[in-house]
Amino acid sequence: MTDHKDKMLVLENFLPYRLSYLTNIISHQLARLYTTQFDITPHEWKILAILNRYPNISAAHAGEKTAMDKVAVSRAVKGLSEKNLLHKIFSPEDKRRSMLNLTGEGTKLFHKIAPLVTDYENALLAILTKQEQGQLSQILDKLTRHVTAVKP
Amino acid sequence: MTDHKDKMLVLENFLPYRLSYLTNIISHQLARLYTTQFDITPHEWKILAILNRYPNISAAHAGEKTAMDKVAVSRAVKGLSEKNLLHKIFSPEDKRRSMLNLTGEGTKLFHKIAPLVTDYENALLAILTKQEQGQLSQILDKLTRHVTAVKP
DNA sequence: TATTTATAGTTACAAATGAAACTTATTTCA
DNA sequence: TGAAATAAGTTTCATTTGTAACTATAAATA
Repeated sequence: MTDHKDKMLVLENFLPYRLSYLTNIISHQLARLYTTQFDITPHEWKILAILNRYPNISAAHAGEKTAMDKVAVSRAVKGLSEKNLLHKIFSPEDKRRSMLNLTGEGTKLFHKIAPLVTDYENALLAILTKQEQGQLSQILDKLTRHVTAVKP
Repeated sequence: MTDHKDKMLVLENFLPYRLSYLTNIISHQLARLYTTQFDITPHEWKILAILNRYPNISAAHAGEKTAMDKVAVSRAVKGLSEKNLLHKIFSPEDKRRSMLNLTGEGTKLFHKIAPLVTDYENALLAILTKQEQGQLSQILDKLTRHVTAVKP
């Protein structure tokens, strides 16, 4: 007759906890793939990847695409630039807006790292059936849409 | 005839990225539920929750249960202790091992915060069908087991 | 038993992160 | 126009976090 409707909070079953537990491990393992071999931070890697995909975008735009805040982007850009992996100019039309592009070296580094991380992703996906892969994708979309919907 | 088998890495479709994007948002929203109203950090909240569930465990044990490293646990314990939310003694048998318990105040605070975070979880789950909830749970288990399996 | 190895927890220092203030450039609109 | 508001990006400072070194105790072993 104790704990009648106490709906005890059990960390191990708590969805946000389970998600963050898994995600933290994945992020660490993924980072280790390139931080050990190459002198590049996770933030820098994100910018490298997004600029390979979308050349010539601004820092703000890169931030949107990667969900990084502008300070993090600024620092990553600076780091990449100092390593000659990225070239930054400001737009002649709007001298506030940056135009970011990978250098040849930056592109080369991207193509060294990309297979490592896609291999890692494939190993993850291989754990799941095709069906589960689809389910996960759909569920992530649903949840992401929900949590990003602006709250009053 | 270009990019024949280039399996381009597209951040937006990349599972680890999608996971971390979602998880970061959830973690932030969740933290906001208690950090604004109560003077408690996310680490402290985890320890509070695990001690409510498993009273009298050691710091090391609490760390295992929460996937926090021992430094983070030590700091959270210190913080909670300074706020009189937690009581720490060392075991008489093994004077290295701590025995942690919530104080009455700590327990009271837990019961104030718990419904806020479970409500948040329920709102998340409500987005999914019962079926999807089961699928997600199973998928998280599979992936977590995989990534935590020791690698040579 | 004396020495070493291992364990629990803390402390200290360095690196990463986040929030706010700041600079420069552009837009708005009174 | 020109003052005020907005926007992009950077810098600064405080906080958080992570790694390594350290202390104290207990266990292993020679």
